[in-house]
Amino acid sequence: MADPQQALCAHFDRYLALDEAERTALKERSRVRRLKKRGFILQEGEVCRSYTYVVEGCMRMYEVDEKGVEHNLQFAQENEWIVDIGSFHTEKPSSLFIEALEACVVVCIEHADLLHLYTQHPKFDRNFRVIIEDLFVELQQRLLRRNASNAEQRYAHFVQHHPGLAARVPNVHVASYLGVTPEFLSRLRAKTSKR
Amino acid sequence: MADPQQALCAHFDRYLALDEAERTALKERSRVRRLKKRGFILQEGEVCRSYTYVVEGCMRMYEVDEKGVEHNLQFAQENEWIVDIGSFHTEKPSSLFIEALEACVVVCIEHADLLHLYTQHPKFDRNFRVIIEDLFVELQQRLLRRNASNAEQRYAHFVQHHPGLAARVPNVHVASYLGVTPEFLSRLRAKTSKR
DNA sequence: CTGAAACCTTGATCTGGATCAAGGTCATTT
DNA sequence: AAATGACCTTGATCCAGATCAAGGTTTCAG
Repeated sequence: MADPQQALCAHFDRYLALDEAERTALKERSRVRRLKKRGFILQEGEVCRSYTYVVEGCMRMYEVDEKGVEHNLQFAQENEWIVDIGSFHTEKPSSLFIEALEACVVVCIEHADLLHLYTQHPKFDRNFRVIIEDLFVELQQRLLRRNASNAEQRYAHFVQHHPGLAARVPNVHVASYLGVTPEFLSRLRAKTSKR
Repeated sequence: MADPQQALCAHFDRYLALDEAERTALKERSRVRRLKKRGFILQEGEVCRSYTYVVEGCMRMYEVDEKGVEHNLQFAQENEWIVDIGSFHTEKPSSLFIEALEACVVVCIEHADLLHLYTQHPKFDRNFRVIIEDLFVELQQRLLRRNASNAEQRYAHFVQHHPGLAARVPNVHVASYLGVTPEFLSRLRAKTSKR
């Protein structure tokens, strides 16, 4: 398998491409980790120490409410980021969990390292700005959909726009991501599959 | 009333403070606009041409679904930004409306001008990155709350965290922002006020 | 191989919030 | 000062989706 850090460089190249110095800095300031299925890189009460880039595998970020019910906020597959940005920047305890849904290979950048990259190589400011803007737009649309569409429409949208995830992730997690119970999602699936 | 562009400079100074050259550039590349109540700066089908910073007044951004129902995505009061980032960057038609809820004074930065600021003065990359990160965190928490809390809890949270808005904005709009009908919000208010 | 845990489904029932309908109070316009 | 439209409330009814309960299948650690 190719070099995970190389994959990360390639990811940035899709924005404003990195030069040699920036690549080197990025490799020095990041670290490859291998996670096994059901491994956590963040648990409630801990500070989220790193921006995590998924090179291989699939992860989820979720919150557990006072009744003990999990609420999936985000999935991350190959070439996607996962991090509790709030906790990362304030260095305060997170209320979220980040868990590997499969064995994963990820690249992590810790707080001090990212600050270093930002100040030494302003291109990272630029690239992360653009990356987060895109994520922001996506999130806005999810919130709009949550308010403007019913469960059936939201599920249909999910399957259409994330067929990979729909096939890869247990339906319990999809249900939680969409904001419905697993039972109700099961009924929706039964209904739509017989068409 | 003070210079609106000065207010915008002061806003940036709360992040990485601007130097003289950056202030000058910002003033050259932005434009003050006055809007009257119910004036639009964006309508469905148009491209969102500018990042808008509210100096005085209050605005909302919303979508209209196929049944004609409005869904408020965001409010912006004094010292807050409002923009359809997706449409702004892609320069494709927006599906959103941005409307003044009161007479407003705003400062606008158009696409070409913002690009200019980004490339000539990288500090804007940095500052907007941080601004959007903060907005992103807020939005994530709204989505989590939407899925994890009921209408009563969401309304209580809104009143507690945005007392200004709750007093300023008609309840119809608050209801839509929270994802409930105005009728139901009215009942919630009746219930909680008699405690 | 075996047992426990994770996952999916289906049925019966319940409920938070939507929908429909009507009337009442303000502001703003004419 | 009347009239229009925006806003809020309250009642009656309905329904999308939750909850509770049970059984069945797959997965995987020991």
